[in-house]
Amino acid sequence: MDTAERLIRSTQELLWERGYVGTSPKAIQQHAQAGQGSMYHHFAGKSELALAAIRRNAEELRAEAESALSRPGTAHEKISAYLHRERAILRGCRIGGLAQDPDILASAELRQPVTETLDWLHARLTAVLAEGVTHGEFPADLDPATTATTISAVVQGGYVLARAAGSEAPFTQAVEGVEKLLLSKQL
Amino acid sequence: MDTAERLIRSTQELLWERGYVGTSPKAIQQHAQAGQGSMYHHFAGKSELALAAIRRNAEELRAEAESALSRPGTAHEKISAYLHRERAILRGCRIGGLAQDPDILASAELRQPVTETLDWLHARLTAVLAEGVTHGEFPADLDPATTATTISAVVQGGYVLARAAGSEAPFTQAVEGVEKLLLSKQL
DNA sequence: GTCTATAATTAGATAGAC
DNA sequence: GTCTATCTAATTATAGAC
Repeated sequence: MDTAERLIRSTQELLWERGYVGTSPKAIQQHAQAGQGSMYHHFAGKSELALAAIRRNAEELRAEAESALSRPGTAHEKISAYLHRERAILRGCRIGGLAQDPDILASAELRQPVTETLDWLHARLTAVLAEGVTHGEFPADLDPATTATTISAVVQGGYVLARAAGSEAPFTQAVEGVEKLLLSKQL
Repeated sequence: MDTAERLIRSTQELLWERGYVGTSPKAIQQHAQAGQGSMYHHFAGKSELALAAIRRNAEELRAEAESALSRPGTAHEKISAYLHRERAILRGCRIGGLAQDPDILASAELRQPVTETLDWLHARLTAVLAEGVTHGEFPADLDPATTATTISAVVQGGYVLARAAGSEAPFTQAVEGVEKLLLSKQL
């Protein structure tokens, strides 16, 4: 693996664990086993490297979510597969976590991939729920877009509660609760 | 207002907006209009001041949540009052947001009030939902503790989605969605 | 209690040698 | 491409005068 690649992957890890404000160029260099000069040769600075890492994290998140949401089966099975997919719960969401970072929110460039990824996820969840309504799996009064936002919020909030508690249990329970509420809507 | 009080309140504001890692002693001093010496006279350092500010934010959060949850009416009305209480949505949750901060999570002392406050909220939501089940407002198969975690997660996740989008809409929609799911459980 | 001086460390980067 | 030297500002304090 070349240096630029090691730098990006190290930044992905550190952004995920410590956020943008909590990640220094020095920490990135040490994690990537690259020198100062090397880092500044490949990237103009911290924010440019962070942008590459955030985009990469966004790509990976989309691929993993899409894998669950495009599996064969009913709409409920797809949502369930998404909710129960393997996650490093205590690390939090690699994209959603950045929404708490003041420097990310202050930069239109760094914020864009965060916004776009969550918008994409919302659209995918909405499409799957709409498919469920069309097939008579859910009642016609279930609004796909609204419910998609709720499901996405349960996942993001589940991460927050789990990290605060230092335990995966709140995430698991939050997901279980929303699934039960959704199941009771099934015809 | 005396200096110690101004320092605590300034730290409350800054922790809420920028987190612990993103808040420097200098920024606190400027916001509080206090000098270096003054700050270090009243508090041993950043973390001691942050602890006081986090505890204060936790108290305020509890008071505001309790105000909604103890209003007269049905369980559903209490939950609804909690969900729709006035919030500075784009600022995020003053307690939940800290669960994303690496230095908060790494310190048992700073983390404790975060954990405790969310645990308290969970217990209060659970009690109100249990009351709703007892009174026949919700079906007996609704598990209060699980549903309380889901509701709490929707709120925390709603904040995350709203901040990422730069709009209050996702929060409002996430709350609306969980309320509709909950209403459909009503007898 | 508050102020100013001082300081060790890190953050974030530039310049130029190799 | 990578390394080392250098640099300015910020971070997080401590010391001692007033």
